[in-house]
Amino acid sequence: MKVEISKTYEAKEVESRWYQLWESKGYFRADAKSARPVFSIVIPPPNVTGSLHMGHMLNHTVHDVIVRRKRMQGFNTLWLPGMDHAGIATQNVVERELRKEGLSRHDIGREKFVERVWQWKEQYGGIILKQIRRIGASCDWSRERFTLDAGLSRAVREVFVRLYEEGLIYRGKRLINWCPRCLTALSDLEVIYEPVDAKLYYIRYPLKGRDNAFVEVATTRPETMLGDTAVAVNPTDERYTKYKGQAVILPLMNREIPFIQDDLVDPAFGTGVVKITPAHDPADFEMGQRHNLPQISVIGEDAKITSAGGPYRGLDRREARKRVLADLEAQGLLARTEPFTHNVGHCQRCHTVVEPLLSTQWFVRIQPLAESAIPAVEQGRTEFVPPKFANDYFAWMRKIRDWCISRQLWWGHRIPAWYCEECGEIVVSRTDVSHCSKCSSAKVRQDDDVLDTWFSSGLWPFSTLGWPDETNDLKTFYPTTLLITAYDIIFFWVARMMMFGLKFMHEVPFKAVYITGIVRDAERQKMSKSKGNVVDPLEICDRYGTDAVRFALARMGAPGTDIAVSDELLDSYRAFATKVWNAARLIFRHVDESERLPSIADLKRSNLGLVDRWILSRLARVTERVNRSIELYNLHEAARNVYDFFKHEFCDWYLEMIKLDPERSKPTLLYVFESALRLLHPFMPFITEELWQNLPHKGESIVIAPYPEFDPELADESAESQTELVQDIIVKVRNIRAEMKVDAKQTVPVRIATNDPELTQLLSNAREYIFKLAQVSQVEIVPKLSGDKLAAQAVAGGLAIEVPLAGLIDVEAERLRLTKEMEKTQREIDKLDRTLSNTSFVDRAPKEVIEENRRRLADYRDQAAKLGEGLKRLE
RNA sequence: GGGCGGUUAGCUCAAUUGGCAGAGCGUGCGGUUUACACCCGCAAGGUCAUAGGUUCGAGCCCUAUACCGCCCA
Repeated sequence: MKVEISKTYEAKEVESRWYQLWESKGYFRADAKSARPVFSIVIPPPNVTGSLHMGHMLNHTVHDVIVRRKRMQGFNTLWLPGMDHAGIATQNVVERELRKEGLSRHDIGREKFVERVWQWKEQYGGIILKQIRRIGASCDWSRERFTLDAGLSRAVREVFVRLYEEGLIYRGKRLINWCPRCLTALSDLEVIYEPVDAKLYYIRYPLKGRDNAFVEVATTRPETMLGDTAVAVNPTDERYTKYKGQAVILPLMNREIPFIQDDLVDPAFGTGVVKITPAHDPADFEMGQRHNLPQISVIGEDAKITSAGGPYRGLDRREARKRVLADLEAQGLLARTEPFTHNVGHCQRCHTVVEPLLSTQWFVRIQPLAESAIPAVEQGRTEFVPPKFANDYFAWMRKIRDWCISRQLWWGHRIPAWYCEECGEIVVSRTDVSHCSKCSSAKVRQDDDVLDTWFSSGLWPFSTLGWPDETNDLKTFYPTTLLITAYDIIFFWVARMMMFGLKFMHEVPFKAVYITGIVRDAERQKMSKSKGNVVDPLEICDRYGTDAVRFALARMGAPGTDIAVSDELLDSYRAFATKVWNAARLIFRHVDESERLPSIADLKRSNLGLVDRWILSRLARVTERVNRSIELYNLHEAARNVYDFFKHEFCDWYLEMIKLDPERSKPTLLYVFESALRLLHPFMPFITEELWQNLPHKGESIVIAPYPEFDPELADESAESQTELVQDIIVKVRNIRAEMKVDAKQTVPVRIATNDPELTQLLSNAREYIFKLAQVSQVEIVPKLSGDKLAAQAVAGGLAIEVPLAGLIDVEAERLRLTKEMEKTQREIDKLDRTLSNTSFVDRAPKEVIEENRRRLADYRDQAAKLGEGLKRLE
């Protein structure tokens, strides 16, 4: 019985068939006790609220290609999946739900609220995990983790307590970034600076004790002047040295404030005099500390003016600005206003303008951690792919600032600190505290805040493997082999994992970091909801087939390079999937179900024909390249090579050539096709499994079949050059036919000139290929061409050939064709001539290069001579 | 302001580390050749952003410049 598959490739139908089987068979499960070499990787945990976007699709495709190949190569392969609780994002989602019921989280209280979030998580969260399966990602689902799992929460506490005990976590009042909408502190990284068209206001501050004498101060934030505690100039600024030691009267507040000098002031900004508001500006905060200035908070957590703002109390910061300006204007103290564009910090989550505020928060003293993370990359213990990203990493690590880790949210890891209401003691503990460790009072209260989500994701490579316990998983799979992520979270996540991994595991968390680009739309625009150009990967997969989308992403996604996804791009790889399918249909016409897959030994024993030896040689070479490219994380190169081999060599040539005698080539055909499917499997898991299962094969699934390896014995240079000669003749004849507009059905004879007995033998053996593939009726091998004026001519593989076209040839067209060919050849000759007659080239270039050039020159001269003869004949 | 990328065919991108500039899409021409019209065959299309430099030899290395993009202030 012949194998039958459907006439067209139904991607959806095929895709629905395999994943569940793979998963249930446990193919993706890693083995903590195996002695096999390990390949391990942890997923960048997507948000529990998330759904799959093209970034995930790219990232998971890269993961899966690498992971599947390693698995096929026999590695003990772990791809650990899971999710991130995503503090603010998730809390926002559930708060929105509540709002529909007319409730706020405060109405139902913390405990109920957190319960609701968990309920929501169980019910709606993790859609993305199904979607990840849908695209074929071969994760070990038996090891799925969530950052709020008990185990991972224990790791978080352990880390917090240890860092606290070492003095690397502290609680303090610092200037932090505050989002007045999310009502929480943010880390520096969560603030996005964007240029805003604003104004620069020049305000007159009266000098103390002098009538009608002012200094002009330039500011973008007049409302903060309510909290000014100094004005400052650069000490080198000679315009203002005369004011040294004097004071000014702060307008509107009538407060005396000093005139100070500090290097941080930019003399070129405004008038060179700036107002200092230590409680509301990072630079001012710093100067304030240097000069012992008071810190007056005039804006509160609600972004309204505090009681320290006197008459402006209760006004929103924007309203306050208007009022302050109006009052200054009225008093003649607003000198002028000019347009000014500057960068303003916005909340990463909600895009509200962030307010720098003085606030008591928890911080990680991070510099000691960064100090070990720098050499780890310098010494190559962790390698960035591509390496340029190490620069960003170094730059950030070297000027790292303390990390504000407390968030005023309810959803997350609650800070394990308890405050004694009796004696004020702070107890930081791995286990919940019921009594003060100092005064034994039972009046202890846990800190209300939770930790920055990235604090727990920073532990992901070891917390997911069971740390702080010394589990088998941890021993087997840590450090992980590789991390794959996009460049936008190098600081948020990669850097933190490096620091925590080195600190708590004393080893880097991963040996390499592969940085993907981002996926853009067809116009190279970043995809964003507001632009409305977001494409849904699942929809794309439905339309084009998952394998095609995966292949397109792998093919275009060089490390660190953005990918523009367009319909044209996806079309071309859908066509490739179809190609694979149709090649299989052809092959299945010759394959009986009872057939056995030949081994390489079977093939080597048998008497292989030229094109069989050729395709095996090509297979060997592409196998070598694909393996090398993937090993170097150059998936785009691997995909290109396997594509080119399959389409242009296997389909375009081999399948066509063996149509002459399919029976004879059947063992090679089966062998090569089956190998090609295995080569392709990591890129296109579904279609390859479907076809492989229908083909004679060894084993249960292509998922666990061995990945092809380079076999040097298959490389056959003479088969390659001989086949190339035959192919070149066919191409040249086709070219002549097309240019001379020979009817497609009409056959033509071909004469080939050679005296070489070996070539004569080869050509006479190969004549059937020329018949079939070039619509040729007769191949005549002659010592010399006839000189027939009515024959079109060409040079193929160094041999002069002619196609007699009596009654068909257009002499003028032929002359033009040959002249063009001649010009091209002459250009090459001139170029090579120049190179080779350059004595310093001959003196200094490597022998092989010189030889190569000489050989090419000789070939081109030979070709020119032959073309010349042809042209002469047309005279 | 500092740093890092990019600039190659009409478009999107390659070029195995300095040695013959390629592919896909698009374009033109010809084709229902029994795997494939989501296809096949053939072809046209390039001052490798610009200007210098290093080298026997540069798309690739160096220095400037222009434009585009990203990151950090």
